[in-house]
Amino acid sequence: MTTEETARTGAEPQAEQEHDVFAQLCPSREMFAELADKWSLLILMSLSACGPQRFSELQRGVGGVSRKMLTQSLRNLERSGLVLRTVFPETPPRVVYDLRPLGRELAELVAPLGHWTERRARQMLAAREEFDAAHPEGSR
Amino acid sequence: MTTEETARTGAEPQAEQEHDVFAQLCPSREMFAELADKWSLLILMSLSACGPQRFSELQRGVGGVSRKMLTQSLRNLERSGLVLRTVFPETPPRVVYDLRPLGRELAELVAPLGHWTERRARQMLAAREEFDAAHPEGSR
DNA sequence: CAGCATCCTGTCCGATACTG
DNA sequence: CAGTATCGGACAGGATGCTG
Repeated sequence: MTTEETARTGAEPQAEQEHDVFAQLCPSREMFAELADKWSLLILMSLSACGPQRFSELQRGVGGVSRKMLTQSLRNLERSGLVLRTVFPETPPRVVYDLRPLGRELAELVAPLGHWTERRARQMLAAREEFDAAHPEGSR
Repeated sequence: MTTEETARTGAEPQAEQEHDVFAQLCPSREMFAELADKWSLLILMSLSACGPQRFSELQRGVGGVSRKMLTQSLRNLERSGLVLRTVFPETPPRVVYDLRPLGRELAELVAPLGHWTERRARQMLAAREEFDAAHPEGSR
């Protein structure tokens, strides 16, 4: 029996506060909800694929991200111990972001997800067209 | 050179429309943005871990999801060919959701992400407290 | 350059009521 | 049971201007 099944079936009454992403109020769910978003995952993937990067490099790397969301997401990742922020006291200032061991672990799980999406995008788009054709609109 | 590096450096001028999740307007980015959300990932994980499930089972399984978001996310997954929706014409009606091969592929990449989060949640929470302690509030 | 503060718009998403 | 429809508040997130 897997972890989630144990937790979800409640088969372990004395379970000493197991972490369960499926449980609404579990801390791990909170963490999952924060990581499972577009920008955070793309940032992790970018740092993993291209190594340490400056703020502006990241913004160019992750297409379409605004300074605001980039700052916000980076701050979250830094706060959770996934990303290291290093300031070089120069003028103009230079700030470099890099993965910490925890973040590198996660990034290595996330990268395959990105590659999979790139490989299967065409197939999913085809499925969509087929679906949309079969469900003109106001059906169901 | 990896796919994303090729695409992002523009080193392949004649690149025949490679898919790149980092590119804002690439179809694969659109797909990625749709999949990379809390509810979709949790649904995939639930279907992967517990097998085919009815609507209400899924709602109980994925803690905190509303009928609306569950319907919406399931519809997206179905539309993209990841999930199969089967209606049994009974009374009361019974609808079962299951992974299609495409969805099963993805789910197997997503599951480790969930498990990792459960394993590392405590560590990330600790990092947060430390961060918050070091940055009382209006610093920086 | 690397942000923060502000404003503003779109959308997310829950609550509620209704249908087959 | 498994949805759909509608409303409304909260918040995500882009644009802009300013600072160290």
